[in-house]
Formats: sequence, C-alpha cells, structure tokens
Amino acid sequence: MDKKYNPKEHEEKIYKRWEKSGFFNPDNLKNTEKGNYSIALPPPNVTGSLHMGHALNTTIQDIVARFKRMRGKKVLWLPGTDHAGIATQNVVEKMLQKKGKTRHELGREKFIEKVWEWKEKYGNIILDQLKKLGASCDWSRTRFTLDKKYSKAVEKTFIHYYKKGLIYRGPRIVNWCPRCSTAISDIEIKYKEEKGKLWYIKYPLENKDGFITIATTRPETMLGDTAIAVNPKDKKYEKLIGKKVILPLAKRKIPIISHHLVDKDFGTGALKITPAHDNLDWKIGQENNLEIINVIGPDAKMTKEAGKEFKGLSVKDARKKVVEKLKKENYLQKVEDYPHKISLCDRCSSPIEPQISTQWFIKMEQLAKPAIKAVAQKRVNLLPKRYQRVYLDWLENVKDWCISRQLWWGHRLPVWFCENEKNKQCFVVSSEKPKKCKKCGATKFKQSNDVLDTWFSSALWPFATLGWPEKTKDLKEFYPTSFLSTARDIIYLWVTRMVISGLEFLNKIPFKDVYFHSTILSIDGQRMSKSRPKANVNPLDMIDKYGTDATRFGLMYSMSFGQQAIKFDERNLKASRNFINKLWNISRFIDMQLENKKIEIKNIESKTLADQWILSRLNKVIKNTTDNIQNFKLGEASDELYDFIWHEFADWYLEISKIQTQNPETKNSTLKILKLILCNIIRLLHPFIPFVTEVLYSQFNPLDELVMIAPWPKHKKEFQKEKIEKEFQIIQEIVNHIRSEKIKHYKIEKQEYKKLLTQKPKLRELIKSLTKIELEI
RNA sequence: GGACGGUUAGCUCAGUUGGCUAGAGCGUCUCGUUUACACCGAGAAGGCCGUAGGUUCGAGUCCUACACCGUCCACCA
Repeated sequence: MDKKYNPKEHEEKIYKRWEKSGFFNPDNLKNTEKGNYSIALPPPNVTGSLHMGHALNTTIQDIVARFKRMRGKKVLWLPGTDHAGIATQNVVEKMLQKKGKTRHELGREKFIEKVWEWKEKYGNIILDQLKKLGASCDWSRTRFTLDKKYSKAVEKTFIHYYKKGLIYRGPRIVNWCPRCSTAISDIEIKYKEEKGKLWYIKYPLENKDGFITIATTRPETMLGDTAIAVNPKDKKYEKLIGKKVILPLAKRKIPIISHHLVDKDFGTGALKITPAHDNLDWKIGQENNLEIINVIGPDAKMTKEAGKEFKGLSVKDARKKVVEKLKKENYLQKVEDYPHKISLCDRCSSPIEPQISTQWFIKMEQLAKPAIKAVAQKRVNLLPKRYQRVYLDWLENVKDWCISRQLWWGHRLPVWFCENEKNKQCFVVSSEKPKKCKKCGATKFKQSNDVLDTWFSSALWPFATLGWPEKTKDLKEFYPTSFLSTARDIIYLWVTRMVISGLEFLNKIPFKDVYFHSTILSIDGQRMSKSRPKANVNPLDMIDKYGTDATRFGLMYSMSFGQQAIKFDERNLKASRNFINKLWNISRFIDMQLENKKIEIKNIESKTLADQWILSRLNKVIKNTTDNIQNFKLGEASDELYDFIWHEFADWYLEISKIQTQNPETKNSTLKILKLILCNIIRLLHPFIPFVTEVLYSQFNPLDELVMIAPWPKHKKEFQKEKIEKEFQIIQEIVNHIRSEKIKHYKIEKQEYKKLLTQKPKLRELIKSLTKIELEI
C-alpha cells in the first residue's frame, strides 16, 4: 500500500467495477428479502451543469441508497433529466442568435430539431457528472421528460383533468415575460428591490373644480386607466364615489368606484385602475365590469390604444414621456423616491409585464385537498418538520395554475382547434388528431401551438418514469417511492404537485419521506451564482483537488439536519481529505501488522480493558450511525464516524495495540480486534466515501467481493458496556493529565482511580507504556 | 405586512429531553521524526454562548421583548 491515498488512481476504476457488477440495477441484487427501496432522482435540467447543490443532493441520495442496499433492500435509484422548457429553449435561441438567426426564421419544426440536436449533444453531461460523484443510479432506467412514453403519460394526464372539468381556457391577466414571449406562473417570478419613484398625479373631477390625486409607480399605465378606486370606509372620498374624473392626457371620462382591497393608508388612498396591466386592477375591474384597455403589447411596447404619440415606445420611454407631459400640463403634484420590488422572469430576469391573454388553467382547490390530508396525516413525512407548515400554507391558499406556455420546446397541448370560419374558439381535446368535431362539425383541425409548463410534466416524475400509465412490473414494485431529497425552493413548483398527481392518478402518495436539504452558499453568506465566479465553487474542481470521497464527506461533515444554509467552507474538504488519508494509513498499519496472515474474525477474545472498550465503542457507533442514517441525519453520522475513527480508534486503540502485540499472550486477539474494527468501519463509511472504502475492502478481502453489497454492520448490544467505557475514561484522564503537566512522577490521589488501578494492576503498566512515567499509588 | 431560520473561540460550525469545568475542524503558539500517517503525533492559548428581562436549586439549552443577518410568502398601487 502507498503511503498516501491517491483518489485519481482508483476512482474511475472502481466506478467501472460497480457498473460492471450490475448491482446499480435492483434486478441483479441478491438477498433482497428486506423489501424494496426506491428513489427518483430529482431530474436535473438538460441545460444544467453540476453545481454544489447537485453535489450535496446527490451525495445525500447516494448515501441513503448505498445504506439501504447494504441493509438488504432491493434498491432502485432512478435517474433522468428534465427537458426544462423555457431554460432549454433560451439556450438554443441564444446559440442561434450568435449565428444571426431567430427561431422564427427557422420555423417551429426545424427549431425543435435543433433543440433535440443540442439535447443529444449536451443533455447528458450532467448525468456523467453525477457518475463522477459516485452516484449509484440504475443508468439502464434513465428517463427524459420528453421520451415518447413519458409524453404519452403527460397527454393522458391533461385529458384526464380536462374530462374531469378541472382544466379551463380563457382570457385572464397573466405574468407575461416579453423576452420569452410566454405566460409564466406566479411561482416562476422572482423579485428585485429597485429604487423607484412614486408619482402623484391629479385627476380633475368632471364638471367641478378640484381633483383627486392618485399615487403610482407606473405612470405609463395611466393611458389604460378605466377607473379610480377608493376604500368604501375612507371618509375623505365618501362623497366622490360614483362621480367621474377626466383622465389626464387621454381625456377619457372614468368613474370613481369603491373597493375594499384599496388601502386607504397608501399614497393618497386613491388607486388608479388599469385592468389590463395589473393583477389587483384586473380583479377590481372584473368585479365592476370595467372596460379593459390594452396599452402595452406582448413585446413590452406601447400599443396604438395608448395613443398615437406613445405607440411603439418602450415602457421606459413611454414613462418618461407621460411624466413630461403631465408636468407640462400641470397634472403632476409631486414625486417621491420610493424603493419597491419589481417582478422579474425567473429564467431570464426580464421585467414581467402583466398582460391579458388567453391561457389554459387548472383548478387547484379540489386537487389540493387530498394532498393537504396526506401531509397532515403524516402519510408523507416532510423533513425538517417546519416545512410541513410551508407546504400546507401554500396548498390551503392555492390558486389556479396557468399551465400553457407560448413556447415551442415542450409537450404540445393535446388540443385541436376546429378550422371552422364561424367558430374559432371551438376545439377538441384528444391525444390523436380528431376526425370530426361533435360540437361544430369541423373536419379540419390545427393543434394548439401552446406547450405545457415544464412542471406539469415533472409532476408525474415518480410514476411516469416507472412506466405509468401502463401497469408495469416496475410501477408495481417501486411505487410509491421511498425517499425524495430536494431543495426547499421547489416545494411549490414540484413537491406539492407530485403529491397531487400521485394521489390523483395512483391513489397513493408518491414518496414516504421527503428531506429538504440545506442551501449551499458561498463562504460570505451569499448565494452562489454565475455572476460572481470567484465565490462560485465548482464541485468538479473540488473533486479534482481533494477527490470525490473527500468532497462528499466534506459536504456531509458541514451539514447538520435542520439547518437552512451551509456556508461552503473548503477547509472542511481539506479536513475530509486528511481524514480519508488517516483511514488509509490506519488500514496500512493494520495490513502491516497482519503480515499477510489470514486472520479470521471469529471467536473474538477481549483480553484487556482497551479491547473491551473499543468493542463497546464500536457497537455504540454502529447503533448511532444506523439510527442517524435512517433519520437522514447524515451530518451527525459523519461527525461521529470521524471522531470515533480518528480520536478513539487511531489515537488510542492503535497506540495501545502496539503494546499488546508485543506480548504473545495478547498478540493474536489484538490483531483480530484490529481487523474486526477496521472491517466494520469500512462498511460504516462506505455510503459516505464509497471509493476508498471499496479499495480498502479489496485489500482485506482477496475474494472479488464488493463492499457495495456487503452486509451492513450489526449492532451487538452485549459488547456495549458502560462500566468499561467509564474505566477506560479514567485511564484517558490520567494519561492526559500526565501529558499536559509534563510531569515525571505522578501520584494518584483520587480514591476512584486508586481503586481501579489496584484492582487491575495491568493498567498501571499500560499507563507507564503510554507515558513513560512511573505511577505512585 | 406575515411566517420561518440564524446569531456560541480569529474563521466555519457542533451542542438531543435544562446538569457544561461550553466542544470540533482550520488558524496561532510550544514541543516532537516513537512499529501507519507531517494530509502526522503530544500539548497550550483563545468564549459574559447577539442584547435586556423572566422561569428554575441550576439556562448556550425553556419563556417574553428587542437588535442585526438570511430565506420564503402577500393584491404595499
């Protein structure tokens, strides 16, 4: 064995050995009478490249998968990727842009071809990166959300909801991203604080002197105002309700109405209503039958409704011009600085323009109910516990979900519009092109141009990957899945919707335990992002520098169960690399001690206090590690293993073993115990640091066996002895004391210590050997 | 505005049901090449456990308020 462990020499070879063994595929596992255990890998986007979050999440899942495999479960960890509608389309569009082309020039079919080409070339990079992390996924079952079978499942789902009356279509105000030119759902928006202004604008009252002042952050939208609203309880405006004002610039007459949602304490307490470009205004507009005037188009430019002089201007320019004119015409009362949040597209960071557009929605209230129940009744176990509240709060107040997107890359809606001059709104919902429309008699059809929200298909991941809607063997064996590990920022986007669809289509929860892991931040406490390359740590660089095992262990070592964020500290990886090297050298030492002798770990005799102590400690550690992994407390488990192996086994027992092997009476029993402990810790560590433990396992097992499927250590209670541990602690205390005081002669004072050393005179010898000091009792 | 996290050694973090003489890794300092390991060993220094109250024989741990940092939610125009 080399003096140092060099990960690069082993990792690739070991991974190939695992793949060759076939044991990533549950069908090849033997002795799996303990039942099935399945995990669906949260599918990374095809556009994704490995970041720290993936490294963390993959490690967590791999530890659980390997642990369960060693515990005799038939483990399936199913991998795959997500087509990631907007994200992927954007990437390919950008690529085309560099060549000076747009997707529209190419046309839909050609463009989709291009995206597929891109996907074939780059889409699996991330999966290869997961392999570098040691992921024990069954790659033979890899799925993609746009696979033919998967797409069938998506279609079936849509048709099912439609037939149930849960899907409807209609004009609504939606979050419109002008850059992606599509609608997006409420949860695909992010917010950014901006130093804005609050403009106070006077709206003159009709036929009267005087005016009502409103405050707005978006003066350009006033061109589309169709009312002013005040709170019905607001006394200062009481008498004005029902009156009319003249809208400045446009010179339209618009009514003053009342609505309880108007905050009388904000601004002047009067709110201008632009139903076409604001959520609240839309709502108030609907309830009051207000006219809708679209002044901003889907391209974020002013429309002709905005008036001749504004038409074609960008929102920004229109704002400038509107403000100038208001000032000139003396409508502007004042301007205040006003920091506020603007909404941005989560994918491309363009400002969202609320727009009225015809979209498809799914009614959520009824669907949410069983999903609420499942978690409230703990059939789905969300961990850490506090996230149950987060999950429930959202579902209890859930809004309808806009599922249509004006993109090309994705699952096209199984909706066929009738090509009929008279009725352009008539359509048939069907997986195949229909022959004839029963409603309007049309025989010619055109499929809807919209595709479904990416998350609509992701919602089916736990079962569509297993072959649903067909009743496959896999579905029967591995659904519901056992465990989901994911980031908490997709609770709403993904987790809730998987629970909903699992219950709707299979009448069973999609997973038993859900663990929301910590978010990895850079060491300055900021989110890692591409815009700050220095703070953004690439896991592959870490693997290169410290090896995969150290990267994995370092992540686990920095983690603790409930915590929300981890400030990534490279020092933990370094410490882990050193720990792995320590393990390597412990093994090397034992290997040398064994002198190629075949020592069977049978009939263990513990002849000394140290023997009994280390066996007691080992068994306690086996128990705790097992419990901790079972409860997903992987940080706690790795901490304990680190401490036990380094500071108990190596620092104490190994040193004592050097003395014990000098004595023919204790030599053999000591060697046996050394080997026994080592074999156990190799197994306990395997889920965490799979590569080095596999190498070491081969070193001590000449047979071509893999630790990957070796049985998990059993906790033997009879070895665990409190009294022995206490006695050994006394020895440690005495030795530590002697060392710290650097004394040459030591007199034992404590009665308890005297008693022990009188009872067991050999311990005096031991202390002497460890400290080279004569004891006086 | 609401909800949830965090605040413990110079840095990054552990501290279960209240018993702590508050721990680890890194860093600093002092020794050290002895049957594995200098990616090592032995040791040392370093803490009013965010602030202020309260409960208790006893509080880092429980309660209340506040401050700062962070995350999520909301129809703050």
